[in-house]
Amino acid sequence: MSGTATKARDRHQEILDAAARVITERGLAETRIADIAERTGVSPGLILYYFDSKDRLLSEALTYANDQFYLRMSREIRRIDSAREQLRRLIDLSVPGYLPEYGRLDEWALWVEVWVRALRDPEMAKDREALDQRWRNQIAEIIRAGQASGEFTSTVPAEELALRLACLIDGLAIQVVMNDSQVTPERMHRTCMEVAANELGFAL
Amino acid sequence: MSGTATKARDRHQEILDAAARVITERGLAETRIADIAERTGVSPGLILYYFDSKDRLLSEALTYANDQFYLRMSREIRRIDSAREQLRRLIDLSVPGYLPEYGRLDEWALWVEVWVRALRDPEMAKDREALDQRWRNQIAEIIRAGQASGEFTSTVPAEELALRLACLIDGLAIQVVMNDSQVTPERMHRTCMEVAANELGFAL
DNA sequence: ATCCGACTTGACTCACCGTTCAAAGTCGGA
DNA sequence: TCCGACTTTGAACGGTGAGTCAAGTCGGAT
Repeated sequence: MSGTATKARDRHQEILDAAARVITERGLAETRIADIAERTGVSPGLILYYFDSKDRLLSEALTYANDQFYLRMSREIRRIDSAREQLRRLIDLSVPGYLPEYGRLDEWALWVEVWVRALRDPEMAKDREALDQRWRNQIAEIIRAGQASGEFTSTVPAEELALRLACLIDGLAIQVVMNDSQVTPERMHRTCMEVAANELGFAL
Repeated sequence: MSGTATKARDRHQEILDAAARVITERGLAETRIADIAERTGVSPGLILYYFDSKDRLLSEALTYANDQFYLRMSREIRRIDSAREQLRRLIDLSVPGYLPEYGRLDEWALWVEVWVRALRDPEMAKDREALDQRWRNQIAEIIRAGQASGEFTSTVPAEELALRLACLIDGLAIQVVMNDSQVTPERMHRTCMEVAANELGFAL
């Protein structure tokens, strides 16, 4: 019984994982069930045994992948004391391709797919808002800590500062993930740090 | 001869227009040739008489629509003298749904579709970069003018300030177009103005 | 009036892919 | 060893929609 349940949960996750990778490579629109089956190493029929429909699978895969990303980042940041260093680390991790050790799994490419889908699918829209909320909260927490400790001198509400920073990161990350020749990972990083210093009130 | 050529160019544009509208409504993925034909008021066959393939048509439609948006904004801004007022107007026009007179044609929804496509289609990627370049230049021009006239006191290069502002606008517009409950059009507008004031150096 | 070329139609073809299903395999427990 | 439930397969089905094409329309030029 429990053995079966475990096995089933593994398959479930295995498929979500494969799906996320295929979507990253081929794009949501070009992702076929057959691709996901092949990547998982099973027959196409099995995919539909675990998921009611392609659509549900794709939606789940998108939120799953972004969830993973958030959790990884959250874990890393919790280990750091200084709010300033937490912020730096958050920016490091947000710049696509900035840290060589995190290969080009391009979470941001998945985000863009989430946006497109959320535009029409209410279910996805709800998930997206929750994900974004959590992300902005994470940033706001850091800022609040910095304000409390005196590391950041701005008296603007942390929640507002978090919105500014989160959206700047989004906008820049888009350019970077698109390979814009003017916006390299290094430049995005520098820009984020400078704006953060200006807005939060700390010296670089 | 010239009559024919004119007519043909009209049809071309008519189709692009219809395509842009259909894409805005249904999304790129759900847009069928039959939809565009219906919206144009012609038979499906005719669409492929004017465009080699659905893919080319959709790509053209996306850049065409964003081009239109840029031109309209550019025209409006050129009529204003003060750099500060130019900037305010640019922000007005950038916030989805902020000005009631511009109905919800949601250029930003099209931008997201452009991004997804540019991720894989090199042709689209080239167009996107050019479009973005021009947009950032537009902002940089305004900033340069304001720096020259003393309206803006920041000495950071205009090009860098333009990147910061452009990306902030992108990031916020995404939230707004997604109907994020925390990020209303009014809030986006306020945030843009405040960050602009901070970064460029002017009083609100 | 007739012809010619551009424009337009809509029915047809054809490939593709999500989904279904019957049959086969696997495995743990009685 | 056998039973039954869960898992897995891969072939078959069916809908969909892009792209083709042969035939028709129309207007202007000769």
